[in-house]
Amino acid sequence: MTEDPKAFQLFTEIGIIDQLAGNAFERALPAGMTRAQFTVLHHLHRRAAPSQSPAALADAIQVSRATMTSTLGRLAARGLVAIDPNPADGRGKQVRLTAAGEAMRRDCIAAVAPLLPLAESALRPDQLDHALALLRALRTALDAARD
Amino acid sequence: MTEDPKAFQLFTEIGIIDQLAGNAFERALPAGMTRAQFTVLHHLHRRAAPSQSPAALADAIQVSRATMTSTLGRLAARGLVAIDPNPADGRGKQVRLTAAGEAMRRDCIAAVAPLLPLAESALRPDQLDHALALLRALRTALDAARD
DNA sequence: ACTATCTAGTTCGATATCGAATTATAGGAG
DNA sequence: CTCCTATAATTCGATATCGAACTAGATAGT
Repeated sequence: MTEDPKAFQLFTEIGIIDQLAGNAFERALPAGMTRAQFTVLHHLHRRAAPSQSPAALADAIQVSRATMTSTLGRLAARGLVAIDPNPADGRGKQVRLTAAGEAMRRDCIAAVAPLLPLAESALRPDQLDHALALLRALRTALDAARD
Repeated sequence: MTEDPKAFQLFTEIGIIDQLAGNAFERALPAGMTRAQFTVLHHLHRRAAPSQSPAALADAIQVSRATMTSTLGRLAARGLVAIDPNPADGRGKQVRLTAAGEAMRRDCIAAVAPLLPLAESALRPDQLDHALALLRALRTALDAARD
């Protein structure tokens, strides 16, 4: 029984962790909220610019534009984001957080906060830093290789 | 602009890497094959037992039984696995790889092999080992915490 | 100006995924 | 033997996700 290559094992572990953590994350979120939707709210909040195009959001969050269209539609239907036409470009749109969206983002953060100590108890602070640095390097390389 | 907690950043990186790597993986796979389907073939191949129950597969791969039912249905429709009733338990089933499934698994491995050097060039061998050890510890902790 | 090309966003069909509800069988308590 | 509970698998409805095809507006080249 030949061992899988290290890189293969690495991606396998990453996939499993993402699935486990993602599930725990979504179960903790307020009713009806999903990880994808939270990620959009969080990204809009962190950005300095008050609004962004769907394309810019899709690029930043690493999903296809088709996926972003779908997620934004749901967020807009709940009034968590507002989507306006871009006055400077007839094709474009502008997405911004509403007050309800800001509040929802805060609620999500609060709901999820109790989960973080779980990861922090699994890794010492220095290990956490180290893992973060290694993963960032890996992510950067993968991102650059994505033609 | 307050920084996100380290653990939060860690899971964010893991999510992005999983998405990037998963997309590259699926694009490299033979037509019609998906990561989920490959994972099932690969797991059946690695196991000593010639067949396993859908429930055992779902547990091992960390997906719900509903998801496993769906994926197995597609694999069976293509003749890549065979699903028989469990003679010892009227409720249960037994899943095993067919010859076509074995061949498909080999084809997938070959198709995906060229991607591995990409990750190996992003991290030195010792870094790869270290990352793997840290992630395994994290996964084990998350797995244990999943009530 | 005109056309060719590029870009923004959407729509469509397929797969993966979950939780909840359902069906059928197994096992244990009386 | 009967009933109650536990387990195996499926079905259902919802969301996420992709690539491909499409519409509409923008840009560049001649």
